[in-house]
Amino acid sequence: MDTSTEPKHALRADARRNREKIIEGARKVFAIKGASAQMEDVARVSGVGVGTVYRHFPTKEALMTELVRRTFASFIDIARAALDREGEPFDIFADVLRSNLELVAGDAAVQQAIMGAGAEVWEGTEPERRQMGEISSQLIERAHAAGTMRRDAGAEDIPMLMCGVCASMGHTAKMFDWHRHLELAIDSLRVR
Amino acid sequence: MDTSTEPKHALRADARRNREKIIEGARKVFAIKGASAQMEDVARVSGVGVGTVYRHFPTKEALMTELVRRTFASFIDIARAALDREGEPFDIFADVLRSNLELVAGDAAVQQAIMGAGAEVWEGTEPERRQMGEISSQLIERAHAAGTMRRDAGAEDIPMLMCGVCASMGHTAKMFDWHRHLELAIDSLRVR
DNA sequence: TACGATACGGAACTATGATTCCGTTTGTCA
DNA sequence: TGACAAACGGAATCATAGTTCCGTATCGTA
Repeated sequence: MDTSTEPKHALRADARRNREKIIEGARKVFAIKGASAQMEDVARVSGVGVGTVYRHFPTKEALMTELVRRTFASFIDIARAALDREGEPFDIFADVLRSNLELVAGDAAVQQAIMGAGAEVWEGTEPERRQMGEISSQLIERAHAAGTMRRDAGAEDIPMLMCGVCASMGHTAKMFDWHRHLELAIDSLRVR
Repeated sequence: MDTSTEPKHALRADARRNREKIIEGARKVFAIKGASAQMEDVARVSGVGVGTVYRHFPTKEALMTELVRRTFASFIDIARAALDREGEPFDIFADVLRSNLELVAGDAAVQQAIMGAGAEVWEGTEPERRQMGEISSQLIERAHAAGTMRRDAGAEDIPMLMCGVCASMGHTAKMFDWHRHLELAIDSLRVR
């Protein structure tokens, strides 16, 4: 499933190639510097001029939105795959969280997006977030049925807890162990 | 206890008055807009000119550091008061967390500081954070002795969990309930 | 009150970084 | 292969916001 914003008309071969180079380059740059990365950097790392970046993405925000959208799409893939898995429902759900956050760990821009920095990126990824929420709900429902997840825990808690763990990842001082934070968050969802 | 950076020589009466006005004004402005507040705004709200703001604080970062330092000092006061309180140690500790975060809830700049945005503010408040850590340790030790806090929980988990709750507070979309996040975090520290 | 030291205000300066513009180059198609 | 649309590069532009500067005003003291 691909919800990305494709250009209206067919792209020329070089343009298609450049578009990919830009997305790859932008991923690298934004992953390291987060939203404070500069468009000049994106252009340099991608091996194109700034003008070319702007030909493909009207604003920096639009470019970031596309990148985040793709990562959120991966979340969905991971969660969907978990729906078919056999095993203890709570553990399956916890593993989805672990996989998704592992994916986020190397990408400062995605961390910031999850933390809700930048209204445009947040709103621009609404469809992906909604879908992710639906799948979460199913996985959580199973854990409730199994009696292994605390009664009052719901799908709406998940983005909030992920947001918290992302904050630990992004902390300037490298003093926080986000794996630890995540395990505490998971434990807080267990039935007591 | 006041660790603040006082000016070296005695201030003239008007200067002393302005210094207070600036700190009050800056608190309001940074509380609402966080680090992205502008020095011009601070000056206007404080009722002084920008030049005057810079006479008292050499940089925006320095001003923010002073504000955050003061809030952290309040944390310490609250925690210290808890040392003398009678009752179940875990609950006493949890209440310190609740009080401190309530204090933070209205102040975006402090939230960002706890989340480690801005290296200078982080480093500039090291003494306060260390002190807070020491008092935390004592409260936690008591809860361990009482057997109500999980064995592997330590003082180093606290700033991390607070950081997570602050991320919920600061989220663009008002969709997260930080009180809920905090209670989950507290529960994750309870002995199982 | 008069004077020198302090402090004030805010216009001007500067740096940074997003975005635009346009002359040049390249792909596509007849 | 020639023509033209599509795409490119990057210098120039524009906006924002932190910081500096300096002429003026005020405080404290003799």
